[in-house]
Amino acid sequence: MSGAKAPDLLHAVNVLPDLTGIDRTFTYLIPNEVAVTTGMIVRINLANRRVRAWIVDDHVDIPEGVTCKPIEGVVSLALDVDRIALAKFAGWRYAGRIRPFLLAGSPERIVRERDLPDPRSLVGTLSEELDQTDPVGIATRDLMASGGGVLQLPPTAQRLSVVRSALEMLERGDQQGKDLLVLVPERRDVETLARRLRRLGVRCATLPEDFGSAFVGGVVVIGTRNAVFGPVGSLGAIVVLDAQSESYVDQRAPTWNATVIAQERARLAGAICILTSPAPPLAITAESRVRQLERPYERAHWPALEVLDRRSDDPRSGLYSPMLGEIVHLALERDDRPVACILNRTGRLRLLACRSCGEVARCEHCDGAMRQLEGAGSEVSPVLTCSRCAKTRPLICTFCHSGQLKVLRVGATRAAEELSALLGLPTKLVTGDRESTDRAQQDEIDARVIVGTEAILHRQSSASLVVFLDFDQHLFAPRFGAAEESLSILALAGRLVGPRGSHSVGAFARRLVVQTRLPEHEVVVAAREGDPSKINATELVRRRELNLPPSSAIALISGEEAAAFIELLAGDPSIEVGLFDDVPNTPKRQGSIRYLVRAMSTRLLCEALSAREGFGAGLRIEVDPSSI
DNA sequence: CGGACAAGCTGA
DNA sequence: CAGCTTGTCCGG
Repeated sequence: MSGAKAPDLLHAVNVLPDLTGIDRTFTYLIPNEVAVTTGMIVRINLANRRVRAWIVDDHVDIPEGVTCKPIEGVVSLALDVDRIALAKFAGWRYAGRIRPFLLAGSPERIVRERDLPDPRSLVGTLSEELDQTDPVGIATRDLMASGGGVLQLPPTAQRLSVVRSALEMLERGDQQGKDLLVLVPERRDVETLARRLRRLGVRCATLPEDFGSAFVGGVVVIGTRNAVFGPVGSLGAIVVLDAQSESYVDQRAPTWNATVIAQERARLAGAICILTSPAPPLAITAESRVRQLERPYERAHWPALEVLDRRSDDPRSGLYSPMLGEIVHLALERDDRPVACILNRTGRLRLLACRSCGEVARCEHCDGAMRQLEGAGSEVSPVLTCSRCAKTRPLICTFCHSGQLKVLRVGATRAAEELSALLGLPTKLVTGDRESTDRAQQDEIDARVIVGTEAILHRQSSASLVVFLDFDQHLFAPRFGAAEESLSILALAGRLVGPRGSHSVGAFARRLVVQTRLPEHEVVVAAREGDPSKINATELVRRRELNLPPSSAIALISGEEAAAFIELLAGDPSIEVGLFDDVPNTPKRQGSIRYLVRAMSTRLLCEALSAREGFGAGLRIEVDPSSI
């Protein structure tokens, strides 16, 4: 391939060292006999240290007044010109360093040119014919033919059809020989999709392990968030499945979103990008065309949903509607599958008050709410713990010293105990905490009622019922995206119970059960009717009124140098700055202040945030924060 | 990041 | 004033 290239004279490149604390490039020389390309990892000598570095610019001029050293050698294949450009874009878009993005696109172990497998063609790899009348396939082909966009795909529809149809479109016409990149939210989805495609005769490379074959191409490349920076032989299209998933957002700074990066990668490569989602959030639909399926098809592929209106229930019945016991018993009797009960609060008791004086149990030091955590092992923890500063004290009212406290709000651990008593059956607790899950599984391996946080929806593949014990907690979450997230959770839960009406005559009707005091909330209605578009119009108006995304672009600024940076930004006319909150004493950081920065558009916001250069680790910028 | 070098604190 | 800590700068 490179044999025909004109012999370069000794030339210079810019490299970015693989060191956490360095956010700038250096110029190095490439000896004549060494062949390099942009994106490769080389070894350099920097300040008498041998470090790895990525070539980020090739054939650059040597800056005046510096003497450049030659590189010490080539280490590994990693990125390429396009993905280096993508990493630079990500650094701009998320106001952060580009090293994390270069790492995301690099192999875990060294990959040399000679290690690469032989390139093969994808042509003719689909052994089974696609059903050309499948509505999902038709919609996918439409989108592929018209340049991509968002596919509003109901939760129980076949996501595999999207991938197969996209692949089929790449195998014909002028796209022939181009490769497909598929992003999925979780690791287990990577395995599942690769297995299914391989069964159909499609060659797959999963990232990060199959770096070499993905690099060469002729395979469908499948991976999670980081794979958006991964190698793809010759990119023709990107499919992002369940694009609304929070798994695509990195929790650590910079808090980037793989969906956004996927769209830019496709744009840079002249490839097509298709995002699928059962309930596409405004962040996605505001900028893209949305392809919906025929209403009857969409409706039929949402789950059945039963609302338990809690408005007239006795408040003393706690989390459980009077009908709940009966509903669960019937499900267990008529269906082999487990019943899943969702309560998104961990711990045992989340909010307590004194039985005699009514005072809410609060921390003497920081005023935070005191709660009872799950004890070590199975015994009950004898103390209250502050949810903010983690200080502990005995279960006594500090106001009147009474030892009698009443529970205002329970956590999943207590709910599991209570449900067990209510139903007269063992229950299994599942939370995001690995340890407690393992323990519960050992203790009560045959429990058919599973109680826990949203984590259940990711661990369990099927259920006869998914009960949302306190759905209002989702609807009222203190985030502007709460409505969209609530609907997405219902969609996710729908995959466990299957589409409405799928049961044979006389069999149990698997369904979602939603306990709420807002039975006519637009989210509940949208899910019940399988029509996610229902929430978009009202949501868009609300966002516009509050000047929240997508009507504006926002970022949160925190850290020791935040105040200085905000002062600098205040001079920018395209930017609006304000105090966001005072985070009270957390165990780690004492009273850190966060500022909210707002601009009319993402471009204006990112341009303004570019002023961060010169600031170091004392500045934390979170672009597109979800937690406000 | 981590080495180099400068400026500040300590002690007999 | 050596011997040590702490801070700031900079690398091609």
